[in-house]
Amino acid sequence: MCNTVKVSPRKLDPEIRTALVDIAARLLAEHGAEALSTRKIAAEAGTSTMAVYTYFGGMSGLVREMVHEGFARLERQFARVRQTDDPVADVLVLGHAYRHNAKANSHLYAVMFGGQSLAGFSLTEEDRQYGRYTLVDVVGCVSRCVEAGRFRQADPLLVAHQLWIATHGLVNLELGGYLVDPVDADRCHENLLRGLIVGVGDTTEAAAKSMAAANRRVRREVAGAPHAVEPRR
Amino acid sequence: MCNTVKVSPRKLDPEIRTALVDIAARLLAEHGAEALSTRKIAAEAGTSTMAVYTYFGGMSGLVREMVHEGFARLERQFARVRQTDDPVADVLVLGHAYRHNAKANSHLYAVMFGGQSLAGFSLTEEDRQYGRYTLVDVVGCVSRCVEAGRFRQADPLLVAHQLWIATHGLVNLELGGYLVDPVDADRCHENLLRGLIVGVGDTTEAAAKSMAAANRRVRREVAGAPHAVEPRR
DNA sequence: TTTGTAGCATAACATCGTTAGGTAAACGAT
DNA sequence: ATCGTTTACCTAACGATGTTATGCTACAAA
Repeated sequence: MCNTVKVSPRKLDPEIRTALVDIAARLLAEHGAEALSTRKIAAEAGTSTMAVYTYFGGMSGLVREMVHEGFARLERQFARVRQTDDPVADVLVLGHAYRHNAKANSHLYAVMFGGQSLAGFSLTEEDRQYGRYTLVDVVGCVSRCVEAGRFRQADPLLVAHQLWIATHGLVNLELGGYLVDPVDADRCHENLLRGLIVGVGDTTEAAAKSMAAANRRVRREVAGAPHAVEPRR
Repeated sequence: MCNTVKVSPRKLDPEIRTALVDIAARLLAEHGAEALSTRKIAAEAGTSTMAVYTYFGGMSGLVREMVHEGFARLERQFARVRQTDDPVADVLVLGHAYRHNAKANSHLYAVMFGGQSLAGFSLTEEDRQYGRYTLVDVVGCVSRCVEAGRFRQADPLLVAHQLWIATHGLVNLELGGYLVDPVDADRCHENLLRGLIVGVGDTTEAAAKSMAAANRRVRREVAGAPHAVEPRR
C-alpha cells in the first residue's frame, strides 16, 4: 500500500510558543513597533528566526497572537469594574478602564483599534468581531442605564457605540500627543463624557453626581496609578 | 585671505521636488504604507534614490512634506464650507468635511492624526501644532453657536475639541472597519453629533433642524460623492 | 531498536533605508 | 568667454529586514 500513514513527529513546545509571544509583546511595549523583528525576538528567546515561522507561520501570525492577548487584557480590565446601583457611574468607570488599558499597552492598542499595520499585519474580519465582542459589557451597562430611567429610550448598542467612539477618539488623540495644556486629555475626557451622557437623556445634576462617584471608584477599580504610563516615544 | 566665500552652486529643481511628493502621495494612497519605498519613488520619477536624500534628507523628510500637504488639503476642505446664519449646521458640515477628507486620504490621515509611524517618521511638536491650527475654523464656528444662544456658555476651544475627538474617533474606527451593518458609520455619525450638540445646550428640535440642513448642504459643500472612497486594503 | 516525520539551525535570497565615491553640470568671478 | 568651485546626482555598496531552501537531528510510534 502506498498511503502508509507512518507517524512519528516531534511535538511543538508550548513553552517556546508563549515565550515568543511574551518577548515580542515586551519588545513592542518597550521599544516600539520598529524594534519588533524576527531576529531580535529569536535572539532573546535563544532560538533561530525559524521558530517564528514554525509556531506562527510568520511575523503576522505572531502579531495576531499579541492582538488577541491585547483583547484579553481589555476584557480583564473591564471585569474589574463593579456593577452598582448607579449604572451611569458604572459606564463611566468602564470608560476609564478602556482608556487606562489603551495607555498601558499603547503600541498594541494602536494595532488593535488604531488601524496601525504592524510588520505587514492587518486585522481580519474575525479579529474585528473579536474586538467588538469585548464591548458587550458596555452594552449591558447602557441597558441598565436605560432601564433605570437615566438614559432616554434608545438602542443600547447604538449608545454604547457613541461612548466607544468618543473614548476611542480621546485615547487616540491623547496617544498622538494632540491634547495638551489648555485643553488636556483629562479635561476633554470629563467634558466629552458629560456632554454625551446629558445628550442621551440624563439630567446635568445626576450626571455630575455619577461622574464624581465614578472618579472616586477609578483608583480602586481600574488600576493602581491612573496615569502612570510610559510616555510616547 | 582664507575665508574666500566663493559661490557657484547648482540649484535644486523645484519640479523634481513636487514630483517626488506627488508620486509618493499617490503610491501611499493607492498601495498603502508598505509600498512606499525610496526605490519605487525614484523609479517612477526617473531618478535615483539619492534624490530623496538631496531634497528631503531622507524618507522621513518626504513623509513630513506629505503630512503638511495633508493638513493643507484639510484646510482647503474646510474653506469650502460656508458660514450661514445657522452656525450649528455650519459646525456639522465641517464635521462632514473632516470625515470626507479623512476617507479620501485615509493612509495619510492615519499618519497625521492616527499616530501611525511611516518609514520611521513620527510627528514633531511643531507638526502637531500645525495640525491643531487647522481647527481654528471649528473653534470660530463654535463661538458663533454660543453667541447665537444655541450652545451653552462655555469655552469654545473645549467644545471644539469635543467635536474633534468624537469625529476623529468615528473616522478612525470607520477606517479600521469596526463600524458595520447594524451600527454603521453613518448612523453613528448622526447619533453621536446629535448627542453632543444636545449635550452642549441645544434643544433637540433645533438640533434636528440643523442636522437636516447640514445634510442638505453636504453634497455641494464637502465633495462630489459623499462616500466614494477606496475601500480599506 | 528501528524509522520517518517534523522541529530547528544555518545560510542564502530579495528588499529595504542609508551612505560613500565619483562625475558632470551650473553658477559667480575674473 | 573662461575658470574654479560647489553641489546635484548616479552607481555601488553596506547593514538590516522578512522569508525560504537545505539539511541535520531529535523524538515519538511501531
